[in-house]
Amino acid sequence: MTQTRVERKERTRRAILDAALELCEDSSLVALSLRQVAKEVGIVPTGFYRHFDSIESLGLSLVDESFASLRALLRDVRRDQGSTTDIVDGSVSILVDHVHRQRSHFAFIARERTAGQPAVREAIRHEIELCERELATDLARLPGTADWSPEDLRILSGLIVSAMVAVAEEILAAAQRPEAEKQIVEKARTQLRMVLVGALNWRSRT
Amino acid sequence: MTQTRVERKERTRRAILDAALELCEDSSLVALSLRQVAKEVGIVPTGFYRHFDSIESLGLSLVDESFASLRALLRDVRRDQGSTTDIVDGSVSILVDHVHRQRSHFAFIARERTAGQPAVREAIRHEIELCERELATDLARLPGTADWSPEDLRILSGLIVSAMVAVAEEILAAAQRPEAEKQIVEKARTQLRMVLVGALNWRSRT
DNA sequence: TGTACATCAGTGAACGCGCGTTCACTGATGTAC
DNA sequence: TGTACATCAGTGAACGCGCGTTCACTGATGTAC
Repeated sequence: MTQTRVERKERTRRAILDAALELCEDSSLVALSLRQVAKEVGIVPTGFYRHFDSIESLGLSLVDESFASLRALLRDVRRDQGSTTDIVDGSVSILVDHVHRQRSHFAFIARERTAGQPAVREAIRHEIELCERELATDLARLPGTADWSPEDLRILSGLIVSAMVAVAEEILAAAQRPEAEKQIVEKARTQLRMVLVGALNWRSRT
Repeated sequence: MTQTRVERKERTRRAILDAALELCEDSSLVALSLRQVAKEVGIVPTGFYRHFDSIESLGLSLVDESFASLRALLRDVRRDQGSTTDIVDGSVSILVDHVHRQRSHFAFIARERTAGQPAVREAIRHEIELCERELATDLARLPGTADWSPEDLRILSGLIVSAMVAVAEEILAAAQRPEAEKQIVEKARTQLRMVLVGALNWRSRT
């Protein structure tokens, strides 16, 4: 029976996180009020304080959650590279799939990355840097990068991340327009191939 | 004498635009109140209505202004290509210079692009698409792109724009940290060179 | 199993505050003659 | 040039509203014995 009360509290916490994600979808967390969230969840405003100190601390929880989604994406891309699929086609498909399935998380990152409170922005910047490092170590295993300097691997990784962040944002903006999305996906694949052609013909200066 | 009153009105209008740019620098336009702006300018809240219908219409004016800055950047980059400077070094230097000198405009675009009201977001998306088209026609004049398809030129242009938007955002985030900025600039140059190496070795499928 | 007590998620009234917007106004600047 | 009138950027009081936060509370769930 101990679980019942704990479980119920957890369910309300989840409802608050979900409501906040949904409500700030077309503006920003800084424009969201505690009372709006409470109303959406169906609790009285003061009930919010049983779960979070402030909207900002709720925001930091959302950053954690959202990057859990993003890391799951990177994990899937990495696993896929062992398979027979074309590496570019496979990676882009996985990206698109994740953006659709975790739409609100990706939209949250895209928005708060530039418009959030400083603490939230910094947390996101740090997480993206970690992703770039991870991708750089993956790139080091590709054929043809054996003689690359670590700096150049990081720089290539940054280029790919920038391009894919832009692609994710375009997919979010193209919601409900499948023909536009198809173009974006094709563009993303070609961009990745262009970058890889550049990489294959690149020689690090030592 | 007719000018005096008109000029004074224009000066107040400018003060409102500047105050709004400055005040929303560390959050977003949607989190900005008409009263804050009026207070900063030194007029009474209701005086705001002599110049704008609402914060949203002020936002649309800021989009226009900010893209005037961005087009000036593109113009400078294009003019520079006729000179003897290395095309990559020159373009990146011009980008960095413009971001510093029109800091608040670039920060405004970066923020509102993802976090603004739908109308503002759409206006920005449209302007960026125009920039991509412009850049694509410039790229068509580079040696080696003669046999490229128009689609591939657009795609390459999009890749470069994504990378440079990311670079501009990093420069904004690295304010007051010159050593960090130096690294970002070096990274941007290497990324552009990688992309150009890719482009030079690319063959459009016809 | 039954009882007496503790915990604590959610309640609801109250507060002072900043918000956008209305309205009638003022007084310096501009215009017509 | 001088006068009488029009314009209109900026004023200031007032409004109703939603905000975050405080506080003492309730009553179902959980625990000790």
